[in-house]
Amino acid sequence: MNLRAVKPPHETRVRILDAAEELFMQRGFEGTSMRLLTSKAGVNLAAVNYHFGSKDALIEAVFRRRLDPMNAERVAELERLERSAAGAPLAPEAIIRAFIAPSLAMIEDAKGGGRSFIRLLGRAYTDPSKPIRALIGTLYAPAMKRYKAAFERALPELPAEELNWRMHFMFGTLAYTLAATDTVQLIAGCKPEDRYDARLLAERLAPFLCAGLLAPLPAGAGVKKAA
Amino acid sequence: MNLRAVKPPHETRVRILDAAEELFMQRGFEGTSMRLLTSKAGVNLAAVNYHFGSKDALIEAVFRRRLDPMNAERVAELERLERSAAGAPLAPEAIIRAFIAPSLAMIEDAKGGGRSFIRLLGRAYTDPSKPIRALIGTLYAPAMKRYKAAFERALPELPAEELNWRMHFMFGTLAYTLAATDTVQLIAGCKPEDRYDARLLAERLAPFLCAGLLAPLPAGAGVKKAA
DNA sequence: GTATCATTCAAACGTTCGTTTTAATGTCAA
DNA sequence: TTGACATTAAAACGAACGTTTGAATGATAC
Repeated sequence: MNLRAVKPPHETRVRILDAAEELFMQRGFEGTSMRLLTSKAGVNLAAVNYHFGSKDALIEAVFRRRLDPMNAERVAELERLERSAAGAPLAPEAIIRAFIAPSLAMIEDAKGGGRSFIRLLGRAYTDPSKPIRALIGTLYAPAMKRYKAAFERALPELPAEELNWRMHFMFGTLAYTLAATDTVQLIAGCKPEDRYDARLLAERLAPFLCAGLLAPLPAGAGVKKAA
Repeated sequence: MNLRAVKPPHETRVRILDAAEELFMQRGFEGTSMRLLTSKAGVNLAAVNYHFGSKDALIEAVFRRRLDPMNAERVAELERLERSAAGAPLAPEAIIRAFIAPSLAMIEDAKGGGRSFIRLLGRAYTDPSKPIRALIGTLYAPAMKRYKAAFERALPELPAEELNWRMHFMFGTLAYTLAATDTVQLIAGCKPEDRYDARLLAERLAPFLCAGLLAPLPAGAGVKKAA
């Protein structure tokens, strides 16, 4: 039988994923050597190639482990809202909050690696490596499709192209804000904001994003060419 | 005399900076080897260490070359606006447009390396390397101070802490939008947006950012605790 | 022409990289 | 106990890394 590995399920795998998550955040993918990684994880150097095949495959596993459940939760929450609404279009702010909630929940998981992962994820959209950007795109695609449809229903008068851009802006704001949690001080004097609160951050982000989404249409843009 | 280098002023330096700018964008800092870089620049392998001292110093030079003039232009434009206003506070949207204009102008410089630099810059705020983030912060600090003061004058009723966050959000949206110019298609179907126009992008960004900046205050946040 | 200096060049420095190999270890079925 | 199998371990692989060296090059000042 080959279902023997149920005893120590995949402890080595988990140790590697945890260490990789934190080190990738702190030092980037190329800045994290297999020797440092396996040393931090307390496993043998060859363990990564044995369990994952290669460093690149490990990177992909790190993203999949957290991002798949996170996006599943996003979709589930959206469906919950739509069921409650019973056919009526949702309020834009409700959609926005459903989308950002899982990110912020993961940030509050400071003890687990959630915080590290969120920052890592925020960087991934603009990573130099095209395969990594493509991976992120693939993992986000299903949830993005659902949310785009929800926004279209909530804002039928907004031109499709304009909605694309505004979702892009919103997505970017969220990604950057979560990735650059220590960059606020570049704007504020120099205080690193005493132990910032994810719930409070959501309360600040949601109105900002919602106002942007509902902003007046730009002058010359859009499908309909008005004087 | 040591002012001999005026003939071929610093052609090798410029060649290196241009190649570095493009390669750092395409492959990241650690993903760009000195051999590849000097090969693309058409100079000797030792030239980088001779002219800049080290790879890290080259990275800093790449940022300084473009970012210093860019931020100087931002400050100059803001001062121009303030002189025109003759003491009256500026319109928030005018401040926003003054800030984002140099970025978008540089994007339109597609033939020069401006486009590459902008994307590189958009990634730098969230770079894993703390020295790089610190460098960016230092280079931005003077302009950021001026713009923060301008926003405070334009929006005296907005709590200071709230302004910090909203500037952070706006800054993040701009940085991400410029860095992830190929990520829009993750949201839209799959069309890479036919040759996107910087001016049009500004027309879309400005209303979005302005609406976010002027959004209603969040419920529980802020200095003044209103029911 | 000769000395001076900045710059370029080819070659090598020692180190670290991701990965592979081969042997040891431990665990379960029979 | 024995054989099969998944996992771990130590050591080595060749390649690529950033940097340094010391000699050639070429232009300027005298």
